[in-house]
Amino acid sequence: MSECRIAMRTVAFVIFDALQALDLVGPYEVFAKANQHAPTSGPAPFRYELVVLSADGDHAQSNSGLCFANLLPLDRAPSDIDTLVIAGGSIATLERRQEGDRLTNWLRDRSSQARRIVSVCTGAFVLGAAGLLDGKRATTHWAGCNDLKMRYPLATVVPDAIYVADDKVFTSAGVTAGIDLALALVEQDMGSAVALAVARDLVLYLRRPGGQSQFSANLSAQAHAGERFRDLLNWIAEHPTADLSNDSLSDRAGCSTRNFGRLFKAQTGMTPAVYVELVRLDRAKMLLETTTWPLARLAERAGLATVATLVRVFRRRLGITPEHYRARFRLAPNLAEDASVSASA
DNA sequence: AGGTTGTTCCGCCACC
DNA sequence: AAGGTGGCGGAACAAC
Repeated sequence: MSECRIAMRTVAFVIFDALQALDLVGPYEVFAKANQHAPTSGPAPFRYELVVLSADGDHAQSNSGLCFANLLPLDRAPSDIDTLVIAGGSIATLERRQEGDRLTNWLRDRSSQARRIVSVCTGAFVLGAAGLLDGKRATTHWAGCNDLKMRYPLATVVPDAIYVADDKVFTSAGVTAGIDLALALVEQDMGSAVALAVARDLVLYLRRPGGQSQFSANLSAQAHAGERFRDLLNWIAEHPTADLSNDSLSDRAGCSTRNFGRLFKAQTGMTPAVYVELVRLDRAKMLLETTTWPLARLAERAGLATVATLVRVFRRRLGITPEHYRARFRLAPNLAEDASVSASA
């Protein structure tokens, strides 16, 4: 009965001939699966409405031969797109055709209406062509980073990130990184518990081991942060065991404690303590996934000091205990062996 | 478990 | 005048 009143958020995928099929299917499955786990009550329950668009709406064939049919043509795209996802593929093929121009023109027109613009893999080149990366930080497939930088010099290319958020533009690295990004967006929209359930169903890791750019706390905070706080946010994410009290951080930021709290909230949408806690939670998750450390050491290395604090934070934010989380998400032992070496560095 | 202690956050006001 | 900034104090909460 109540289901018919639940709000919808449109996620529109844009594809083209010679697309990379996984760039579409991976994120698509993540959003679809999120619908199954979405809360039915709460502050503002909603579901994702998924549509797939192409220039003429006929069909599109992937660069590996898979064919996608019954697509929606661009001129019949819904007017209220929440999240616009541009899949990657063979950009050279796209640009040889008229399809490329139609797509970039459409993007230029419609992008301002969407809440989020997302690219997967070489989809970043399509955003670049539409001018959407100008002045933004962005990433793409590792093999394309130099090319992207040369063709769109106004963009700041981040070569070693799994995904990058800058205001409303989210770009991800090669192929399956799009799945990680989609999962992070679901986490942002529907919370950790839903993301956790989706990851479990799809047998994904909620957070990839290695690399600082993976942190979801960082993702949601940096999305709206100005230049002034970006370095500080990254520094915090890389130093969860440091003294991250308001006093210490305001020193580092070069302003008073009072003003620091005010500016931080204005820039990131959360208070300093909340951000610090999320960063430490992320680190703890990663350590649970990749090590067999006893919880006491793990808590300490995550900046949470004691097991009691670790457990409290997990219960509060995820609704499960650290051991429970580890049982679900720990990497296979032989993988964990390698990962724990880099994690302790 | 429950009290003590410390920290955070924010409204208020004053200063530049 | 007005907007950014800093200090104070109390309520709320976390840590122990």
